[in-house]
Amino acid sequence: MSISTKDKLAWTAAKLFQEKGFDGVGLNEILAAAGLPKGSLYHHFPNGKKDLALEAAALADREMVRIINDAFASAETYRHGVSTLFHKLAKLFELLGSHTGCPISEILFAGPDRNEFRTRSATYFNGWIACIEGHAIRLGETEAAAQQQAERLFISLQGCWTLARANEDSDQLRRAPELLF
Amino acid sequence: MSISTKDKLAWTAAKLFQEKGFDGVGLNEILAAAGLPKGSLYHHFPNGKKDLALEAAALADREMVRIINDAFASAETYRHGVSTLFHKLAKLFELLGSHTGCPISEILFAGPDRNEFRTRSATYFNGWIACIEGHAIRLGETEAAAQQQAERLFISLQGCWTLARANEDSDQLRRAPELLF
Amino acid sequence: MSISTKDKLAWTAAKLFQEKGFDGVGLNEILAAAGLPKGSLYHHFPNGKKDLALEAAALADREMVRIINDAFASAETYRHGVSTLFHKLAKLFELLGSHTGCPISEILFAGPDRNEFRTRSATYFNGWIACIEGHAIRLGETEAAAQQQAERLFISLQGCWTLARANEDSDQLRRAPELLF
Amino acid sequence: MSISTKDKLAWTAAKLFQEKGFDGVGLNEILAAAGLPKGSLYHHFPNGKKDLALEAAALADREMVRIINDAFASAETYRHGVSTLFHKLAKLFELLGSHTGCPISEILFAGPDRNEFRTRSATYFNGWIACIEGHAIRLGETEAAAQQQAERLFISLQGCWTLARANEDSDQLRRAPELLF
DNA sequence: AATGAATGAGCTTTCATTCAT
DNA sequence: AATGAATGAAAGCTCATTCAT
Repeated sequence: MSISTKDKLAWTAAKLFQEKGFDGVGLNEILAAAGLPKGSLYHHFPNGKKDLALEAAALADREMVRIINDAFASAETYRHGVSTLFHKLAKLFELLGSHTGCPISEILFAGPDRNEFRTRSATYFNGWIACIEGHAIRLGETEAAAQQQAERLFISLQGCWTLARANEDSDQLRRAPELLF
Repeated sequence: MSISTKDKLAWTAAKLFQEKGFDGVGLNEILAAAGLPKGSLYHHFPNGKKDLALEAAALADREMVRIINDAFASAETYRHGVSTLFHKLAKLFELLGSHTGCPISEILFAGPDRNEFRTRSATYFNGWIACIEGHAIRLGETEAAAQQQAERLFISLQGCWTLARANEDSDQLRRAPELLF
Repeated sequence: MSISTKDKLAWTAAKLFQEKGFDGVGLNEILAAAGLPKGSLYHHFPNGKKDLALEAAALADREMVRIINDAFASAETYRHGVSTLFHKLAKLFELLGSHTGCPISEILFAGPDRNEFRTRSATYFNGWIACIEGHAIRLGETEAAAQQQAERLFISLQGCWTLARANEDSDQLRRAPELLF
Repeated sequence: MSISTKDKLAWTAAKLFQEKGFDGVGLNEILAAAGLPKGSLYHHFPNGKKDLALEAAALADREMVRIINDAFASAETYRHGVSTLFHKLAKLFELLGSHTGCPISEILFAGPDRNEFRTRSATYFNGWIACIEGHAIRLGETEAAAQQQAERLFISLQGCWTLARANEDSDQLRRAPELLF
């Protein structure tokens, strides 16, 4: 079973947006990278670039939630989960090329409908935090502590990613657990 | 003595780039916001948008260093300086409009000369860290601890700002000291 | 069946380039003359003005070869062919407006890729000479003489056209056979 | 005694126009090549590019007349003068870089006042022919023959130069005497 | 569902020229 | 006489989108 045209478009878009931002990538570039003809976008994404961006962001969100769950699923302590997560992200960062950014930020902090996009970024980010919080509770933290720890992890993750990107150095992510937790 | 045309351009550009990113702002928009005619850009910035962006980033960097120094100048302990800094940034964030991003990231993680731009972002970011480190040492931290603390502060600052932006809530920055330090 | 958009563009461009040279004609002017909207160029000529110029030059080359062949096809002697050719060119010169130049020179001695363009002009010019040479041989000249005669004809043709253009006088072309052959 | 600013401008312009044509060279490029500041053009050439082009063409015309006179001054026969002239031009062509064109054509077949420019090109070209004619008569040709020979030489010269330019081969000029005379 | 053509607004940049000093 | 600043029209080109088939 081959990947659908729609998915191919969304994945290609996600990758490119992550590298250059929503406004830094043109539809032509996406179509070319996906190897699809010019007219084939508006069938799958009637509202054009906006829809494509939202779908790409949704994809990236699901991927991120999956990574978080993977990291904590096999963890015996919260601290272990944190460590695993950062190492997974460091690998992902290297795989994507060490100049990529957070897909959600790169896509949803721009765009023509700024408010709608930003609101969605908050939804995704808070979803990640809630997800982490769940794992923290499961691993024995109190509710109050779990909430704080989750937010703290999200913040560290974003900040480290930014520094890793500037320095093009995935170790910024690997060193995070001992630096911040 | 009035502000020079070149400075007016750079400041206007810095503000707009911070809101919408390098690729999200057109030169027309910048010129219009600065109240300047179309032709007046390339006299002061011969390489056009690129030069303008670099100058805007330099401006933003100097401003940030100034804010850091201000925050720590009157602090009795490192922890006090951290607290003051986050409160200053929260106010700045509100002043700029709660949807703006880090000017360095927004400008220097994009652009036509990706590598050159990114390298410069590293220089600025590491400059901030070094600046914080200096204050930490001055306020009694050991060198090893100071270096870690400074990096930790930078990471927190970037991460909090991102979350504040998504939620359009400057309190994310105000709550950072107790959450992370 | 109507002429294609691509052909219309190329023909219009050829005509205008011939009058004002590659750098003397803007794309707006070509589009307007062809009665086409602004965006319709890059679909057919992805590399823009460069591609359009190369296509226009190719068109002009084919036209010139056709004229040469026509002139010599019905000629009983080489000398007759020469005479017919100059008369045909004089008429063409009048038809185009007596201020036009050699399309190949006007297009291919300029342009952003100077070397590539100039190389192509050599190909076309030497093609004309080879074409004339073939007719000369067919009409009884020895190979050595034919080669010289062909080059001589090309040179005369270019020189006369230049003088005709300066004086805006097609008779410069009509008088060439007796003056030079 | 150093060359005047005005002359430096005109010579620089002549050289650049010859390479890229009137419309292919911008005033900025000329000023930069001449090492002169931006504002210094309109003092010497109140009508701007037009005046500069006319002066450059006048310069080139005088230079060409000088070369013709030099070639024939020491010639014992008209045929010798022709040969010397072509060899001088071949050297000049190499010196200028084998991609330059006739300065008069390159400057005066373009420009905003097309008619005025073209008329002047005719004046210059016919001046060259008259000049050659004078030498032909002095060297023993009849008046009728001299007029024809002069025009023939001019035509050959223009045609050969064009072919030499396309092939980037100064030998096209050197071979002209035996080919055409 | 799919697609090459068409579209015009907008992009960054360069242009020749004018102005104020 | 000399010059850096200013100017807006126009340059070539890319954009996201719509259309006709």
